[in-house]
Amino acid sequence: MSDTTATRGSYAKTADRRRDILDAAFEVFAESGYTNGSLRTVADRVGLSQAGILFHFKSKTGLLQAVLDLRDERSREYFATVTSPGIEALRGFLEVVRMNCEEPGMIELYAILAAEGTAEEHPAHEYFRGRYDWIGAQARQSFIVMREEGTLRPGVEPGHAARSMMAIVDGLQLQWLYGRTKFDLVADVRTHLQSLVTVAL
Amino acid sequence: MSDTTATRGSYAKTADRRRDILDAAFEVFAESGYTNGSLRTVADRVGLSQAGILFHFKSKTGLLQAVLDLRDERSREYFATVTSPGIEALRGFLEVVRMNCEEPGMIELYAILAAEGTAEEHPAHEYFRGRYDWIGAQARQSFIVMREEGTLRPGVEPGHAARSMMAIVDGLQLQWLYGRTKFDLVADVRTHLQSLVTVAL
DNA sequence: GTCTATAATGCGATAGAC
DNA sequence: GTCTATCGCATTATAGAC
Repeated sequence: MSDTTATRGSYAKTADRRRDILDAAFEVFAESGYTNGSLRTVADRVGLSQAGILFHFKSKTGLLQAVLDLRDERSREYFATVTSPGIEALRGFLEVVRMNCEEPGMIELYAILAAEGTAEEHPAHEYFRGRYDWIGAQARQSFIVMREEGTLRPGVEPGHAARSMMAIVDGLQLQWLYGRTKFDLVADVRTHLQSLVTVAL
Repeated sequence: MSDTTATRGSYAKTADRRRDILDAAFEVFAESGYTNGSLRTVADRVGLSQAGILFHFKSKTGLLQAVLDLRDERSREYFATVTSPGIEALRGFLEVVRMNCEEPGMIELYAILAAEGTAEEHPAHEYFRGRYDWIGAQARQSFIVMREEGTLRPGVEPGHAARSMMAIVDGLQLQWLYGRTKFDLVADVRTHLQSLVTVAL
């Protein structure tokens, strides 16, 4: 009985441990990036040895993948509810930006890894490539739909609109990280989007 | 006399070496960032040993500073000619973007180091902080002047315009590095700027 | 000036004790 | 599960030969 209990407790504890490690890794990668962030630092924060981390995740790359998967899960979880292209998708995009703002680590992680991942051999390269592809196509489709509906501002090209939408977020997030100016990131993104469409956001 | 000549020759050759090293370092830092890029790689490209590099630049940090200084020199060199705030400055900004596009390494270097430099202890942190401050203030002043002249599009707030101008460049450059879509970076930036002002760019 | 050699440190990953 | 110990490798920087 102590055996069963111990085993059950163990399983639960293992899952908790994995989650703790993921949270710590999230922080470390957000602060130092993937290459520069070390397993040792992650281990220290979670109160384990470096080898202890590698029991739960077989390699450093595996740990990064797990962190990215977890990050994705949350955003897609929201986006799954609002999928129809058009103004709804734009509002959903704005909502995701707002959500990320409330967890600043998300912004750090994204900004650092996206830049680091430009190198083709980087473990997160394909992840970000796919991400830009997906969001870009999704956004472009929304702007096309809006053009047909007549809610796209005249003269706006859907492709440009999609690129600029992603660019403004990435760029503002970077400025936000330098803490140069205090500004409302969501409001700035909304203002930009509003300059592309005629319907109120 | 022969001494002077020899010294002169020596100096010239040393200066060339320094320049070669700077060019190689520029490439390496652009490809791998500062932390991940190694002196060894720089040395290999320039045909020297790793210790040889440190004869010309006393430390890795010193090498980065020299690379950033060289980069700055070129941009400021251009900006020095066109300084009056207003539409002229905006056109100058666009011209710098165009120049950078012709040397893609510049875009890589900037994108990677700007993200890496968000960490406060990074050797390039203050450089980028100052850079955002300077360009942001400069741009904002230009938009203020244009508002007084009546050439700023109604409803556009100078602070937002300045932030969005920098953001769109940073963001588009990142997309450009992922080679996701082939698009005209300068044209996209111009389109965005055009949405902020009434006078043709 | 440039080299080799080396010091000092840090990394990821594995082996094996407990 | 978690640890210690260790391997093998890479890094920056210095010392000293040439």
